[in-house]
Amino acid sequence: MHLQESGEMYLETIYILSKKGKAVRSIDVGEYMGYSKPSVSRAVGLLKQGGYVMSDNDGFLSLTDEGKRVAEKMYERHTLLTRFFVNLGVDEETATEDACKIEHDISDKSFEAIKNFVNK
Amino acid sequence: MHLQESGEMYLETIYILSKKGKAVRSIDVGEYMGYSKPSVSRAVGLLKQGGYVMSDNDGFLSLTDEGKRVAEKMYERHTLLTRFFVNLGVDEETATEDACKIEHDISDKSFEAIKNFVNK
DNA sequence: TGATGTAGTTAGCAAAGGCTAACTGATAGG
DNA sequence: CCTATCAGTTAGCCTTTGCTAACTACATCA
Repeated sequence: MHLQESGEMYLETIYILSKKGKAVRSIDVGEYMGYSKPSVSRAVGLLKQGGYVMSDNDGFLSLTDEGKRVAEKMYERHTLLTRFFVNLGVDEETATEDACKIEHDISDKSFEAIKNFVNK
Repeated sequence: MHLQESGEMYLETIYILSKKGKAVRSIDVGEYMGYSKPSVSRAVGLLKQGGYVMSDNDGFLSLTDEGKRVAEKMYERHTLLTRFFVNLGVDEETATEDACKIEHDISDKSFEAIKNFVNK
């Protein structure tokens, strides 16, 4: 199963909400992303099928190792690309928006190149 | 009519093929992009409807002013983003691929920021 | 106990944008 | 003149990913 951009966004969102401490439900994911309950329900179902997400008896969501791997990758890209744009003088909001789109498109090679640039 | 990423790609392709001198037909666009004739046919039809493309009696395609404006914008982004990645040490092929995706997503603000960086 | 509210699911719609199959219409060769 | 080829179109399918409407299941409250 190959993850689409939308799948990556759902995983990243679960990851971000998990980091805030509280248990994550589908409804929280939907609220964060601005999506309806059925959209999240289906997406989470597919991510479970794909082995990226698990849910316990109370419906609380967690990431599998693979899900976490993807989510962390996206999150790292997101934060670093945001930082990159801000360094170049872009306002925080625009930087975040652009990072959010680019994080799904960019190759590992190019990302690493930007990362090296930002960290030097 | 709001242009999607795919519309922008078709316009950019027509622009690139036009620059090569010869008259551009739908079939050329399809060959360049790796798409089937019906896909191109529909896309070009929509771009005509939207006022981005015109065709003469022989089926040769040309861009309207608005189509050219979009195509040139994408082309500029494409070449500059490629240059940006190459400058950071990314190989030409990867740089082009990534530029091709990012050119549709990035905001004017962030693009201008990268442009300033590359040109200094 | 019955009404309300919350979370999730099911069914089905829509738009984008690929595809194949099969048609039309013009041009060119034998 | 018939046939083959080439360009384009039409019809219709498929996937992705959003949506609404309507349902279920549970919990809480008066």
